[in-house]
Amino acid sequence: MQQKHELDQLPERSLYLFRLLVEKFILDGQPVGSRTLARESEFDLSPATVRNIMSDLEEMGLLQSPHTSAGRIPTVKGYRLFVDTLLRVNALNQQEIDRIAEELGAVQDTRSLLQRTSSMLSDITHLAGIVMLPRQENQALKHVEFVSLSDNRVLVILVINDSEIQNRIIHTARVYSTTELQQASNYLNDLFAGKDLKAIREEILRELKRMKENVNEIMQTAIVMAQQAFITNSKHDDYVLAGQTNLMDVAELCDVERLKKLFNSFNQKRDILHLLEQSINAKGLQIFIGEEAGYDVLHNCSVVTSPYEVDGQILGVLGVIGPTRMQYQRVIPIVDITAKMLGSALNSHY
Amino acid sequence: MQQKHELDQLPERSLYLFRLLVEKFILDGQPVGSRTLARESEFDLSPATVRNIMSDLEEMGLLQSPHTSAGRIPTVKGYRLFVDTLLRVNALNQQEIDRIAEELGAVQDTRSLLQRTSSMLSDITHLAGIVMLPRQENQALKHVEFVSLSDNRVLVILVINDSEIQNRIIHTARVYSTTELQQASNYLNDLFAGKDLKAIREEILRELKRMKENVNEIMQTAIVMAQQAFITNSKHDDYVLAGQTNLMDVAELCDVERLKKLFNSFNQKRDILHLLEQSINAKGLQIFIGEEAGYDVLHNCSVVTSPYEVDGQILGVLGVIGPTRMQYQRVIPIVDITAKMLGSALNSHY
DNA sequence: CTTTTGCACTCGATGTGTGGGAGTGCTAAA
DNA sequence: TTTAGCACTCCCACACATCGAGTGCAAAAG
Repeated sequence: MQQKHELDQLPERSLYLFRLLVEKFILDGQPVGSRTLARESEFDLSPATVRNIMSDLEEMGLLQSPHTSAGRIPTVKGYRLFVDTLLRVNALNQQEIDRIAEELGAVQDTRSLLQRTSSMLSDITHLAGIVMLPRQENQALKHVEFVSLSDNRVLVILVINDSEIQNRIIHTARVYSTTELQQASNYLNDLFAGKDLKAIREEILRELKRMKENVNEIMQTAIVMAQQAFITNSKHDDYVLAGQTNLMDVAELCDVERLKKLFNSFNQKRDILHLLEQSINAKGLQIFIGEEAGYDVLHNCSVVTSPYEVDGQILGVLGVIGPTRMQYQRVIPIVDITAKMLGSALNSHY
Repeated sequence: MQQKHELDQLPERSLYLFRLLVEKFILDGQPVGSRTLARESEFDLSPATVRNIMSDLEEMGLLQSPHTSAGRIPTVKGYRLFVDTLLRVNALNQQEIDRIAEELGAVQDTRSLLQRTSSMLSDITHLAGIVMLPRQENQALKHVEFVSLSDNRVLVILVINDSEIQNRIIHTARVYSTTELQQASNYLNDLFAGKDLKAIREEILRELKRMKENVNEIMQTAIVMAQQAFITNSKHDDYVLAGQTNLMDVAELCDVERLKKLFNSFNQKRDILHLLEQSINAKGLQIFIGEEAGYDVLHNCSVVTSPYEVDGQILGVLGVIGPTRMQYQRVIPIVDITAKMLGSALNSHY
């Protein structure tokens, strides 16, 4: 007897029918029965034969039936097989590409570019679009500036790559004069401008150790302030989300209780950030299906992500959140190309 | 026959029953029938009498029945009467006051203070909390600073009241040297520091007119740049919203279609901002009930708002969005006190 | 004139039964 | 190995009856 429990042993025809079933189900969300599938198939098979095959597929954990007398729907494992080996992505038509290019075209500050990107993603896919803010670790410092405020407080302005400005307020031991601050910033600009934040941080730590030997007071002041300005938890882990409401149309999720949990975890951000961070390292497009990723709230949801990069440096991740039953063959190229185009749009900022 | 169509002619007893009905309905969300009301009443009335009274109230547009054989529920007009003249607000207990004080206590930057405030509001009321960002019109400029970027671009940093920093990038006709920018900012700081943004804007406009006579090039440069920096649409109209998901528990709204519309308009922000702006001028606490305000999406929703102020200057509005059937007597004092405490929390920023 | 009693009536919610349709699994024949 | 036949399961839609809460009205009571 044929070995039916190994995926790679699956006969061509079974795979073909499986793919057909998934595609059909993705289209209209109804469990697919043997009759329909037999009709749709390009082989000339009787429903009974199809039933046998479906039964095999179910045994392998690729399909499941909501109840005895309904058709069958893909399991998570089934979707996995589908996206990994059976999927044929549609090429985007030029019109859509233009649309994306246009949305990301007009130069603007980074933040609104990301905002725009995510809402474009959600618009075009009718799902929720998500874009992680670029991490700054590897970005170069352009300029640092100090402004003295009242009460021993100093405003630090970090200009990173021309369109990204960060402000921090630090507390100092004593009041510094404008001139002192000026000197300190000059010193730091000479030392750090053009280096990336990560390198700067390391350098500051080295300088701190060496400090006793260092007689120059300006340099000491500068380094101490730099320490506060750069070292303090700059974790900028956050994301921009758009089109959550699109998910409210999705039949699978339209139970209010589910939706609430999902939206809560969007607000919480913790879990979603975790997920995104996983995919920042695995370079290239990634697909998380259902609870695969280990988050209950994402039951019945899939997340398609792709990192975006500038100069070969991965800066962040963007993607789309929708029901497991999403049109992967459309969503995948959209996410893919958007990531690339966001990369090049950001490039002009740097 | 007694004049029954004037509110102020309403007999004591009818009003009493009306209040009872509204309170009852707010508590458990079920239409209230004559029997229940008669039992609850402190007068000793038969259900039939109560029915007559209810019938009168219905005729006056204060009550309505979902269908023939259900009890009655308040209309928008009914709620209006209720909150305007019948409502007795609960004083907050000390514990809650402490809670609020604590949440707003830890000094932080303005943005996160507002964030905190709105999520505290939503937590404590189990509704959605909303806080408008403070308008800057009347706030004083502390400091202005220019940083030269590449490509004729100049970064303008406005330090407003020590904890609010604004960055803008402006495009200039030619490249300015650091020294020139330094001089320009010195000049502007002398001229403007301590004045509020509105006054500054007016002054800039005056200066622009006078400019021909003005021979000093630095001053010209400064004014031209200031024009771009200050005049450009600084409309900072925006808000922070928290706890939207609380609204998903509310029975009246739990139809997915309604919720979707509501959430969309939260994202859109336009309508909600309109509403908030209305209430910024009407000083003091305000209540918008149902579609009263003229927004369909707010059907079945009420909004309780209060402006918050520092030094007698109204800076913005905060409030709570929930179902018309909300516990006004609890929500009102919460919104009220939160507005006051946010005011004083902000005061320390200024 | 107001209040109450009594009564018929309405309407939604709930439960039950029934038929139909879609789909299955199994067995036996092709 | 595939197909035909068939009994079976389950959901769903619909009709129908019942129940309970609540109403409106008219006539009686206060």
